[in-house]
Amino acid sequence: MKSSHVTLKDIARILELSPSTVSRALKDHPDINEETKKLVKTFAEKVNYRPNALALSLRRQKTNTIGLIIPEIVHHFFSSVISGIEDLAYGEGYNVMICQSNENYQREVIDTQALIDHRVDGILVSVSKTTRDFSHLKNAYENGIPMVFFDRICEDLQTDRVITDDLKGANIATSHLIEKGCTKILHLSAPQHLVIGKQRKEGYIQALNENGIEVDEELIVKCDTRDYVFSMQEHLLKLIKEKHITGIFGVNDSTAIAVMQVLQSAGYSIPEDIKVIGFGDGPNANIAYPPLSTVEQKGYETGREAMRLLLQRLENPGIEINFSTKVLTPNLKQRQST
Amino acid sequence: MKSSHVTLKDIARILELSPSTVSRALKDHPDINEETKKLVKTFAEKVNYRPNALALSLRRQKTNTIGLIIPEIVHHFFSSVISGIEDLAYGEGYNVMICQSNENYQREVIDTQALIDHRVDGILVSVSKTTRDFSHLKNAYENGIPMVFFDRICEDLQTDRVITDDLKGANIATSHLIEKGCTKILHLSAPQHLVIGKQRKEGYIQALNENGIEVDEELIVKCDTRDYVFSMQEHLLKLIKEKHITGIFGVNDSTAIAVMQVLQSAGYSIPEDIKVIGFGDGPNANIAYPPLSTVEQKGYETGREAMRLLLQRLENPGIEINFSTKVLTPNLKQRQST
DNA sequence: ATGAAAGCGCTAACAT
DNA sequence: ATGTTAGCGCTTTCAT
Repeated sequence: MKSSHVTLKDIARILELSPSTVSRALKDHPDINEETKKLVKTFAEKVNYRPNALALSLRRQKTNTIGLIIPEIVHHFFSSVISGIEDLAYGEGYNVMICQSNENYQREVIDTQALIDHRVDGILVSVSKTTRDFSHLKNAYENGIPMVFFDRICEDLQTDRVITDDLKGANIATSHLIEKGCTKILHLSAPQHLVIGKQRKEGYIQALNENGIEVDEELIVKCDTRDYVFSMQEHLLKLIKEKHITGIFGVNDSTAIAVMQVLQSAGYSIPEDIKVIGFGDGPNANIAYPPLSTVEQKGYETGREAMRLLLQRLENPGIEINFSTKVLTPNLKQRQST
Repeated sequence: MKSSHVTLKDIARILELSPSTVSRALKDHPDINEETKKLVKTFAEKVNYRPNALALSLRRQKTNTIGLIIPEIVHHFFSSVISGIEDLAYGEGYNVMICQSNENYQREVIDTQALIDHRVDGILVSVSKTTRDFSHLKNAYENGIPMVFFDRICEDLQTDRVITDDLKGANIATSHLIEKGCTKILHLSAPQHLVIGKQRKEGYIQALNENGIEVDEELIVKCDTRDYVFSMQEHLLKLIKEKHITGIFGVNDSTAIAVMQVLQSAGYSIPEDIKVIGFGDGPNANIAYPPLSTVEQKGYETGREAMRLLLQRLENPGIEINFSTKVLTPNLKQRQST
C-alpha cells in the first residue's frame, strides 16, 4: 500500500515554485505567466494531481455535499427519489451523502448528527415512521443548515417542502372504487402520527362523504405493510365477510398486493368479488396478479423538486426567500384489479 | 441563516484555556486536571460542541469513510447489499459514501474520482454493465486504496472479492427444471462480458451436459431485463413454439417474471405448459403469479462480507494479507412456477 | 509575475 | 497540568 496522493506542495517543490503560484496556475489566474501555467498544468496532469476535497472544504467552509436522510432505500419510491436528487445534484457539482434511517428513530438521530459533523451544506429529509420527537432536526435547522422535507414532512418546522397530495390521491383512489360500484370500502391505513397516514385516511373519508356513503370507523384498519397483512389475515377476512366488503383501498401498493393474495387464497376473485386499489405505483403494481390499479406517486419528481428548492437556497446565501411547499398530485393508474 | 458551529478554539477562548488543553480534556487525556476536564466537558455539552469531521480527517489522514460504487439502488439485491455494508460499517465507526453508476461507464469513472478526491479509506465496488475498460479502478487500486469487488468483479485486478457461485446457482436452477421433466430449456442470458452472464450460462450448459441433454445455442438468448423481454416477445414466442420449449431459466427474476407474463397473455399456463425459474429471489418473486421459483442470492450477506474483508485491510494497515475470494452459494427456492 | 504568511479546525510532539 | 508550535492541503491577502 503506497498511499501516494500528490499535493500542491509536492508539485511546487518539484517545479521549484511556491504553492500559491501552483494553485493560481491551476485555476488560470490572470497574474500567472502563460509559460508557468502550461508547465504546471502539464505536470499536474502527468502526475494525476487531484485537489484534496477535504482541504478544499475546510478552507472554503463549504463542502459541496448535501445530506439525505431517507427511511428505506429498498422502497421503489425512495430509490426513485434518490435518482431525482442525484441527477440534479451532480449536474450542479454537489455530492450526496445518503443515510438510511431504516425507519428507526435512533438511527435518524445519529445520521443527522453525522451529516452535521461532516458539515453538509444542506439536508434533504423524509422522516422515519418511528420519529415523534423532531428536536434533532429542529436543532440542525436552528443551526442554520438549509433543509427541505419531502414526502414525510415535519409540520412544526417552517421549511421548504415537497409533498404528494395524499388527500387528493386517496380521494381519487376511493372515488374510483365507488364509480366501479363499491359502497362497502375497507381502508388499510398507515399510523396516524404520519402526515401521509392522516391525509390518505382523510381522502378516503372525503370521497365517501362526497358520495353520500356513511363512514364506518371499523372499516379503517391500521395495517401498512405486507407482513402486517399476513399477520392479521384472519381478522381481515372475518371483517371482510361480516361487513360485505366489495372494495379495498390500501395505503400503499405492497399492502394492497398482499391483501389481494390473502383474498385469493381464501377463494375470492379479483376484481369480480372484491376490487382493490393501492397507492404509489411501484414496479410491483405491474407484476401483481391481477395488475394492480393504483395512484401514481412521483418519486423522481419529488427528489428533483426537493433538490431544486435546496439549490435555490444554497445558491442564494443570505437572501431570504419565502418557504414554499411544492405539491405533486398523483394520477390514477387503472389496471385489472378494479 | 446563522451558521454557527462552535469550534475548539471558541471554547478555549471563552474558558481561557489553550486549544490543546480543551482537546485533551475532551478525550480524557490523563495529564489533564479533573476539574478542568469537568469544566470543559460540561461547557462543550452545553454549547453542543461537535468536532469538525473534515478537520479531523485532514489531520488524521483518515476519513473513516468508505466509498461504495453500485450499479442501481432500485434493485433489491443491491439495496440489500447496502444494508449489509452499512450495518457493519456503522458499528465500526465508518460512514458509507454511496455512488450510483446507473449502469453507466462514464458515471462510474466520475464516481471513482469523487471517492478518491474525498480520500475515502477504501472502496467497495460492483462494476456497471457497460464498463469494459477498468483503468479508473486500476488507477485507484494502484494508488493504494484498498478495494473489494462484489458480485460484478473485475478479473484483471488482484483484490478481495465476494461473489455468488453463479455457476452452481444456474446449475441448480437448470437441474431443477430437468428434474421436473423439462428437456427443451430456454435460457435468457446476460451479456457475456459480465462474469455473472458468463457463469450463469455455463451453469446452464453444465446442467444440460450432466443430464445428457444436447446444448442448442439457439436456445440461449441474450435478454436480461423486463423491458427487453417485452420488446422481443414476438421473437421469444416464435422460438418457444418452434422449439417446443417446456422450461425457461431466466438470468434474473424480473426477466423470468416478464416472460411468464408474455407466455400467459399468449395463452400458456404456468407451470402446466411451461415451467419458469429465475435467479435472485427478490421480493417480486413472491408477488408474481404464480409465485416464482428461483435461486436465492444473498444480498445482505454479500454486503456484510465485502465490508468485513475491507475492514480487515483497514484495521491492519501495512500488513500483507493474502487476497481472498468469498463465494456464497445460492439455495433453491421452489415456488409455484415449476 | 511570484512568494510569504496566515488560517480553515484539529491534534500531538515538544516545551515549561 | 497546561501552553506553544507546527502541520494536515489548500487559498488568499498582502508584500515584493
